[in-house]
Amino acid sequence: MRDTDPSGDLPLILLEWYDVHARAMPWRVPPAARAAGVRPDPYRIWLSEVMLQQTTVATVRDYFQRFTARWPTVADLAAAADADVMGEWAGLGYYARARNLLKCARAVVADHDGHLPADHAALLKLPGIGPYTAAAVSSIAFDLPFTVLDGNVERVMARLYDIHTPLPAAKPDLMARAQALTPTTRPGDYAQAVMDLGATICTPKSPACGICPWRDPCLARRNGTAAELPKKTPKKPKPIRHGTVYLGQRADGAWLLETRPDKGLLGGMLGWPGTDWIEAGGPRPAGTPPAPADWQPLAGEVRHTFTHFHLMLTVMHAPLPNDTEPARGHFVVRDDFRPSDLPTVMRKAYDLLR
DNA sequence: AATTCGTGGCG
DNA sequence: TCGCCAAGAAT
Repeated sequence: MRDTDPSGDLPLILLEWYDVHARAMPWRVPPAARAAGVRPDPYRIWLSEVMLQQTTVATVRDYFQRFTARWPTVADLAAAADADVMGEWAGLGYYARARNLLKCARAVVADHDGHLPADHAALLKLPGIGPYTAAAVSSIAFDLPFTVLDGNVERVMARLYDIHTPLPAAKPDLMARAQALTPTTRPGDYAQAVMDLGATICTPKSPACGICPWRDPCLARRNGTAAELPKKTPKKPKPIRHGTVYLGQRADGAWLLETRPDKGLLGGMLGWPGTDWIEAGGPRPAGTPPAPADWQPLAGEVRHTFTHFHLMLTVMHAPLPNDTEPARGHFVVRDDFRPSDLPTVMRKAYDLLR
């Protein structure tokens, strides 16, 4: 608890640092404006938090601007076509987030009168909102005293208390430390302040301890262990998988594409028809093209790395007759085809052809 | 509880 | 070139 903290009022020290050094973001209300009574839009906070899951602020900015320009409210997003939302999300990764985003928007309209509930338990029940996002929306959007525990906070707590237990085993301990520090005044600003500290000062490599507002109480700095924390359990090596995709174009310019099933890798996204992606060594599945044609391999290969495997993709190309009846997929007419609707690996295959 | 799920930037 | 890392959730 804070009354056993020998180093003074840590939350207050951090809030005073945040008042000066808060990063500006399109969804964020700066601390001075917040103090003057301006409240953040819960829709924008929720949307930004979902986009920011495992994704950098720099990457999220443009996606956030496009989403909010196209769908300014939860109700607008709930009314959107699935394909439009998936296309707008293309390139951002972790596509289950986009599917759950739509489910969540529709649930908010159906069950919460079109407003994100100012209720931590109710937020947790919504699709795509887990422990972190529920706490982030509760604190940042509604200024409720919930504790966010993201990668930044884990790192800051591990260093502040010099905790050497590797992640993820250390999470309960780190959460308890973070909760003990969370103030009941300005919890929203405090949540953003800890994450800003982790993102700008208490960084993974070469932390800027000399200018850290918590440099005096930080045990890892005192012990010289800051740069090696938090410890993490080693990761497994990524296997290499191989596959083939088929880029077919009709004489009228239409492309043969398919919408991938909602479950699994790139679920719900537009992509080129192709084989399964499997590790070399076993029997390669016979490449079954989506339509009979004079398929020719393109020079070069697409190399792409997913979270848990490397992919080597062979790209086949063929012109198709205008009366082609594909065994798989559907044609997208030339004017409706935007490469930016494709997930990155599929766009790479298209780029190989251009 | 361990896996699955993207992508781009960085050293 | 390559592993690490980024405001995690779902199963």
